[in-house]
Amino acid sequence: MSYEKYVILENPDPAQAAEFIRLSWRRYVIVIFARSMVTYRGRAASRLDWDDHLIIIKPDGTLLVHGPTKRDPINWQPPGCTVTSMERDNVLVIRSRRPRPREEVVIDCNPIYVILAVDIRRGLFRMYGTESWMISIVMRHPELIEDGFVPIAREHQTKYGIIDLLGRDREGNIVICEFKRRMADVQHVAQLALYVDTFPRPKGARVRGILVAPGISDKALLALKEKGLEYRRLNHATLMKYAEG
Amino acid sequence: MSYEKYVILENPDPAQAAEFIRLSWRRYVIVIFARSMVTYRGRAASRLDWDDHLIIIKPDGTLLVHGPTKRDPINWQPPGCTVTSMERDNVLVIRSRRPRPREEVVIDCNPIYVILAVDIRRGLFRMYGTESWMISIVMRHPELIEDGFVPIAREHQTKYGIIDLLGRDREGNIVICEFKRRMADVQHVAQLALYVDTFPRPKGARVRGILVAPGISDKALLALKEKGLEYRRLNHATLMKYAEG
DNA sequence: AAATACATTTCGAGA
DNA sequence: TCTCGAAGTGTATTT
Repeated sequence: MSYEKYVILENPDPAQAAEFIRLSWRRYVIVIFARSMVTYRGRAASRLDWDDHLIIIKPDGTLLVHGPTKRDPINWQPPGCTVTSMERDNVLVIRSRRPRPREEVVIDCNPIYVILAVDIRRGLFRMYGTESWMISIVMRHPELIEDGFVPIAREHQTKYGIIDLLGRDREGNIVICEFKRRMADVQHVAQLALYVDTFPRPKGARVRGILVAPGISDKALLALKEKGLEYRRLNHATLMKYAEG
Repeated sequence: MSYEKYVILENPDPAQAAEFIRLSWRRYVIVIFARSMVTYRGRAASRLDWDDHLIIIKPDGTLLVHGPTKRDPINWQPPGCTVTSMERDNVLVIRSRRPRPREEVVIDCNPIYVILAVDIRRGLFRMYGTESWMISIVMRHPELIEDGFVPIAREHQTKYGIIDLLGRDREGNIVICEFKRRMADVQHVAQLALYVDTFPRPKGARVRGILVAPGISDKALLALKEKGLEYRRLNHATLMKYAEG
């Protein structure tokens, strides 16, 4: 098979299609438009009845079955799976196997309207505004937590998990900070409460817990107060001001 | 534009492509293979440099930009967004706007290798093995928790969240059950601990907390014991035996 | 519309 | 390889 930027097959018969997929799936991203039926067995199980779906097979073993709506595929297989294709009873059968956990997706296709194989690349990708970006800025501007706050350790390991930011307040109390890049909820309060409850209590000092987020739900605020914890509002816009200068 | 099951455009010029997308995006799922550059601004921000990517536009306003690997798109826009397309400086510019939260994805394309428009449908879909399926089976077979366990309420509302299953043991103690369909971790223990800590304590009875899951992480088990909570192993295979008969 | 919790979550970092 | 926690999480359900 010589190199082409893309290859189109219109109305291939199942045997032709099976052969084409076998030869090209490690080199091309394959897009298949066909009437199809999908069964999945693994961590759960599902069945998608016959209709016209869009199937995508990537060189890394990713498999996607898309419907006409929604961001997420109806069925899928993550990277690392093995794809096989064959013709049986005039039906194209695509099988994707995942070793661990043991999962399988089987797609029957008939008829096959179009197969498009494309040579995709990934351009350089950069992302801004994540949680670790938040913490980096607070490390450089501790007063964003409160006056006198002194960071001790970022990502402090405990028996029960990692504390985002550990520090001390001006009175020498331990301060445990839990960061969220979006609205904080009860789960996040529960997590902070666990850290504070189980942190080794130093003599003559308290252990404070502060939830740092751009917002907090009513229930979460209630739980926070009940557990004697604190909330520090910190939003994207404020952080942006400290980002460069 | 007359109805076709699918339409293929090879090497369209940007103006042609823009026109085609404008006319067909509410009726077809559009698959575009083009050299492209993507910028995203919204809850966060990102930039994907020029390279050959796969772009999918669905009739519900979903937008996907896929690379050669991974299950998830590099950039995307969820259902409900508005797509516009235009030609500018011989570049196809696709713009997707989401009203709330206010987010925008802009894709510049040049050259455009192929555009494929397909009429996709979604077949009937059924799923098995979810968490609510687990709880339903335990409701009918309370002995799966322990002998003498009596369910009181499924999805019991508290101030801080919903308890999956509330019941009593043979000695009349309150039992709070938290279900997980997969390996339980510290987060889940933290959540259960919060429910138990804040549950109204009845006179002369204890409040027990049981985490019901097919497995539990070491850290989670440690935290569970520290908080005096319990773990009941319950896997998929066991539940399947009780599913029908 | 806002809140809440599940998901075949996926993905990446660290041990 | 496994564990743990973030994510522009998405998605359905309920208020």
